[in-house]
Amino acid sequence: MCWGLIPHWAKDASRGSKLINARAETVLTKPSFRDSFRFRRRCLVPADGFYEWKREGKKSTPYRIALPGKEVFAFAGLWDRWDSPEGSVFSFTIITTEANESMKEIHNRMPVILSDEEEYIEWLETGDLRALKKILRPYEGRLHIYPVSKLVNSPKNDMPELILEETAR
DNA sequence: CCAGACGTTGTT
DNA sequence: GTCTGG
DNA sequence: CCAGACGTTGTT
DNA sequence: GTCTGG
Repeated sequence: MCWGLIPHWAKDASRGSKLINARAETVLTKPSFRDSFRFRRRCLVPADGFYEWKREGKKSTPYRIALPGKEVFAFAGLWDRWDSPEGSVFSFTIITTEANESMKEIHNRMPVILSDEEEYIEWLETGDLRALKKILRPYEGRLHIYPVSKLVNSPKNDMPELILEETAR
């Protein structure tokens, strides 16, 4: 299973392997994603956080974003299977949406975050378009946003905890 | 029709 | 596979 | 933007 | 460090 969705119709696996994000706003219409979306090739991509860069002039500072009190959550993903004579390749992509209030401090986009069982099941199982679209909105819970000295450093290196925003909605 | 694209990000 | 642009 | 490469040889 | 590709 590899990150970077390869549409089932792709001529070769390499081209599609660059589709690492899908916009929530257009996922219904883009040829690369819509079948996966409609025909329930939806998936959960487990995560304990993600990184985003804040641009300040010429500098970009990496931040780690986590959900307070949640060791693990999930990104909303789509998958597909690409068949070739040599075998099948399964691949997936992550859906992005506009940033919520907290994330706007950092960046204008963010992954679609699912944080409880109910959402997981609905994302995977529902056939109702309205319900699906509702899921693909900016996360409404709290986020912890930590500056990171260097992204390449392991998270074990002391990571100053600076909570930019903790507003619940 | 038929070849070529099919995606996102941020920046200008 | 299906849509778009020329 | 940001991740990933950052090279040459000889062959087609 | 800097360029390239996506």
